[in-house]
Formats: sequence, structure tokens, C-alpha cells
Amino acid sequence: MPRLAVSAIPPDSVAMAIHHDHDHDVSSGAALVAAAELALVTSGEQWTSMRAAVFAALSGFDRPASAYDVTEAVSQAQGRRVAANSVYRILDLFVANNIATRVESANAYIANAHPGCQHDCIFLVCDACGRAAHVDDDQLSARIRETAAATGFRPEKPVVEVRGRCAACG
Amino acid sequence: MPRLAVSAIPPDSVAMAIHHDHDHDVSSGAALVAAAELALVTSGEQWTSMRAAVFAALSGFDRPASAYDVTEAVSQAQGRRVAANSVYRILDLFVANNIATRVESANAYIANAHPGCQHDCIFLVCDACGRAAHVDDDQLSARIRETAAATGFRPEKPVVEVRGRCAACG
DNA sequence: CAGCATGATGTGATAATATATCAGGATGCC
DNA sequence: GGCATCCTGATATATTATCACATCATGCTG
Repeated sequence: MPRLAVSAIPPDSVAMAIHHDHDHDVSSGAALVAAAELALVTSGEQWTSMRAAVFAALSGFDRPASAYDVTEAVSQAQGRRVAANSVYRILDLFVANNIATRVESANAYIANAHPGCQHDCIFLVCDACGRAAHVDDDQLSARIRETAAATGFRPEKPVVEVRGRCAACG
Repeated sequence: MPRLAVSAIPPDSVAMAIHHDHDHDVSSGAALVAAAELALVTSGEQWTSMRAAVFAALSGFDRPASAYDVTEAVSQAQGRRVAANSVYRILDLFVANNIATRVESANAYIANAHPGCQHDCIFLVCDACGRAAHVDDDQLSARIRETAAATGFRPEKPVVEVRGRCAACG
């Protein structure tokens, strides 16, 4: 499978790279899980079976998934009812450690395809199919931060999510 | 009161204009309400007393307000219980007609200080005080749309909300 | 004017998303 | 093993959002 800078979704049908000139360990499947585990452990967090299950469920979706979607998927996988609040806790932890991202405009979460690499994320969210493509454009992100900073604002976390129609949905 | 391109909040303590070289009818108070009414009526929508009440309540907040905040404020003002779903309907209408904007990362709404003028909005949302400054930077917005379009995505509505700390909160 | 069409609002229910609290269990460390 | 700490489960509740349908207001039309 080709390694590309834009983790479009579905994960195996990526098409193009944009303003992204450095290499990542873009991962999927087992490699992605391993990378996530490494990132979390490196931060001094535990990689428990529940966390593994949540991450597996999250990365199994081909589009941003709500906490309840993930809860349902984990429940299925475990053959028992898991509580939503546990999933929330874990998703929050994932977001804090950059192995997942929250898509604010969709109240949903998506696994980060390249944990360990810090970027301001730009998501292209399709209003038709719900899928989200992830674009890194450090130059553009920098412009956004600069623009904010120019007003005396101290930017912490830019939320850039372009709603629209993906190529497939026209 | 000075007319400025950046509608910082609180509304009477604006400080700077950025990449914004055209004039607006930036409005506040009664003038803002009149501008909103005009914008709505021009679109063929009615300006009912309920809509006026919702707009007044919304523009009375000095920061993005949740639909329930607005519901509460309108209820107070009217001396009766108004239903949240009515408020949602009206806020949706406002957003559709560009006299209010939804701040996705805060699940909240904010009155548009210059209805009738189309921009992609950029909000600087303070995580400490909850206030949001509104920046227009057409050049930056264009870059964002271009970046999205370059992937075959058709951008409809960019959501750009920079979370961080405002100058006042350091 | 009566009747009707249309759009706005009210009512009531419910769904979806998110957080709080606290007890008990697992884990790591010594 | 024992202790401290972190993690999870259970339960409750808060917040945000939507739906279906009844009612009301307004203006048009015959």
C-alpha cells in the first residue's frame, strides 16, 4: 500500500498529497495500533485492554465516529455492555495524546493516522457521506496561527474543518 | 462609536483590524437589529416578534451563547417559558441567512456583526473567558478553500475556530 | 366575509451527546 | 505482600438537538 501524506478516507483509496514534504510513519491496521500504543506508553500512560479495544474500534471506522458509535462497536466486540463514560474518558485521553482527534463540527472522533507527529489538523468533512479527509499543510496552519496571534490572541489549538462535498460525492 | 472590521468582544472594546480593507455596516444595538431584520426580510423571510426576541437575546450576550442560554434569556425577557425547539428553529434560520453564526467548537451561536456581508468567518475563542473574537481575512479564507479544492473536495462552509487565550486572559 | 393555504410557533416527547461521582478492581512499585 | 495510584464500572444526571403534530396567525381568494 502506498504511503501518502493525506490520509483520505476510506483508508485504502487515498489520492493526493498536498504541501506535505516530510515523511511520516503513516500506519494502518496493526502498525497503526502499535504506533498508537507506543505514543501512549511513551507519554507515561498505560495501554490497557480497554484502551486497545477503544482504539481498535475507532480505527475500524472509515469516518469520524461518535463516542456512542465507538461504545457500540466496543460492546459488540467484547460481547458485553461497556459504559459510554469509560469510552469518553479514553477518547479524551487519546485526543490529549494525539492518537485521535475530535472533529468538532461532527461531534465525533477519528484515529490519527500518524501518531507521534504533531500537526495542526485540517479536515475536509463530506456532508453527504460523512467521511473526513485529513490534510496537513503546515504553512497554512502557520498562517492561521499568525493571524490569530496578530490580534494578541494566543492560539492553542486551531480547529479547521472544511464542510462540503468530497470528490466521490460530487 | 468607532466602526472597526474586527468585532472583538466585548463589543465596545475592539482593538484592531486585520487584512480587512473594505467597509462594512458594522452595527451594534438598534442598528444591528435593524440590519438583521433587513437581511432577513430581503431574503423573503418574516421578521416576527419571536425572531426579534431571539435576535435581541443573542446579540445581548458578549460571548457565544448556547441555544439554551438564548432560550433562558428570551424566557426571562418575555416572562414566559419559551420552548427550546422554537429557539433552535430560529437560530438555524439566522445561521442560514447569515445574521448569526454557529461556533461549532462551543456548541453555541453568536450574532453576526455585519449581516449582508458574506465572509468565511474565523473565530478566536478564548478557553478561559469564553469570549470569541471574529476575524475576517478573505485572503486566508481563500487559501483554505483552495487547499481543500486542490484535493477534489468542494468546500461549502469552512469552519475555522482557533481555541486559545485572548489577550485579556493572557 | 368565509374558507383556505401557508408559514410560524407551541407542546410534548425523545434522541444524542457529555459529565459527575464514587466504589471497587487492577497495576506498578517497593 | 502491601501500599499508592491509576483505571474501570455503575449509576445518575446534565446538556444539546430533533421530531411529530397541534394550534395559531396572516394574508389571499372566491
